[in-house]
Amino acid sequence: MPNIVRVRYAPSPTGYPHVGNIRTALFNWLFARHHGGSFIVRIEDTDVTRKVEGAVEAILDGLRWLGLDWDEGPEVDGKYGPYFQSQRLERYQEAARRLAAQGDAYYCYCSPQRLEEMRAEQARRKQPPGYDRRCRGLSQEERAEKEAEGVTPVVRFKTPLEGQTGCNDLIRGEVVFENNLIDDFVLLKSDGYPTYHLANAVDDHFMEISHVLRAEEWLSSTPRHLLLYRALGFEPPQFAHLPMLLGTDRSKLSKRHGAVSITEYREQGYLPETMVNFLALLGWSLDDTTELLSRDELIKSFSLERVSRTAAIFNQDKLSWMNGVYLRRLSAEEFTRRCLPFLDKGLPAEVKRPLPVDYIRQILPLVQERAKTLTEVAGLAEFFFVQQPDYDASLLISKGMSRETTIRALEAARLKLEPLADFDAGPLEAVLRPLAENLGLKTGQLFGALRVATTGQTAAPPLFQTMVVLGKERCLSRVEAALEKLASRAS
RNA sequence: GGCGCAUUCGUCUAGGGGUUUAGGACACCUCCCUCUCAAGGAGGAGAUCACCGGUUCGAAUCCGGUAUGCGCUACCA
Repeated sequence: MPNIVRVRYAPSPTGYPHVGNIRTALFNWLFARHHGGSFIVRIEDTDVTRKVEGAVEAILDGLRWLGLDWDEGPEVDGKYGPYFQSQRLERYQEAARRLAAQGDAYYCYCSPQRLEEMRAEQARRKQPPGYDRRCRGLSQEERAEKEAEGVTPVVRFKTPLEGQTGCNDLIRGEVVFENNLIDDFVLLKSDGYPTYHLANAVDDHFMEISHVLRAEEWLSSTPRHLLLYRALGFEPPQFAHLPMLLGTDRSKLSKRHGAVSITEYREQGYLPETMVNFLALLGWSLDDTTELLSRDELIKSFSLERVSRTAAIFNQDKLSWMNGVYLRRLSAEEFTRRCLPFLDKGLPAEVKRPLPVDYIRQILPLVQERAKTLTEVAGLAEFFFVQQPDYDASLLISKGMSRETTIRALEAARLKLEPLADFDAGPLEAVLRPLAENLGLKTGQLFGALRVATTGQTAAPPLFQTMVVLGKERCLSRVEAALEKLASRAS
């Protein structure tokens, strides 16, 4: 590797940060950090018509959330700025002018309508589409004529008619393209903005980018870029085309596949450390067994040699599993801190705010190992907060029991609980376990009835600990309520 | 249509000529633990390494072809 590694993440603010896109950012960031180089963010806002309000902020928020800090770019600047292409127009225009002057580019006056007709005709004749180079050989007089008509031209690259252009991709090896298959692509649009091709070559050169790591969809246009570098007299960077991320049906990841924006994953309660780890494993691996890697381990072991060439499908199930792992690894304090905003948002409105933090600190350890996302926590813990959980009385009657035996069991339990001075897990178990035997019930039957009575659910955290957190008063009143439900129920 | 890239369990992947009866992870199934649910532990099932040829003593691994998938083929990135 060259001594100085400078890589860039160059998103276009035409939408929200897609996970595939973010994965590209991650790989660039890991590559930079691994080599002690610079990670640069450059906003490619050259398409005025597709610009989406707030997209830049969303992209930067996504990066910040994942901890992908940039050395140069929006908000931090740097000596190669500005980092918004819309603020660098003169450079592209100058390059286009130069190319035209030296005969590597030309002005094209074809109207969008003509181009459209041309393409339709090509399609009809089953000809490969592409600009027919009508303006390539325009004389000075013909140009003057068009200018006089008031037509604003675009600048097109004068692609060599023969020869080949090869790219030595760091991931895919040597890839060769025939120049005659590349049409005279547009460099500068009529609105004065550059196309991706021109802006990229110019910026990557002036920003001294050493490696371009981008998605595979760019592989086909790499020869254009190489040709441009050569015409401009620039030394091209090294290229590495990353495998794409696909949806479950193997098509390009889109809204149809559920969450695609990194923002949605944050809102759904996935941890940034999970996303970093998971995304790193989509197209890269350390070895045959390692699945869980910290940010530092990723930086330490990341290498292009271990990036795969095959497109990967985003596997939601595995993401959930991994998030569960990271959730369980959090300290109780940290877990609480991360849950708070989700509880505030997810708990019913009837629960008064601000939420009782000390009480929450007692609850969350019981929920921590049961949650796969932070959003689920509110649902798992809701019964701790409401006045009285709502449930169907039939849930109280567990397998092998009747309404009568259940009533008897709950009444017996209440009698045991009422005098209990030390309402703690040990004493509770010491009293309730023998009770089951006395009643001729299996522990599961008695505990099951009590669980539903106190939590309103058949599946919940361990009973005694739950009862302790709930407190004696509330447990007794809930058992009372359960008894009432059973009494009023016609069986 | 043309060009390019890719093709190992359902998914993410290891493996890059003999170490492979192709390893791990998620999901799935069984059992254990157990007051339920999780978590954890132990097992299981799951891949003729896309297909066809070739090279080789030997190929998932190298080469060619075919098929399939994806990408590009815009005054979008």
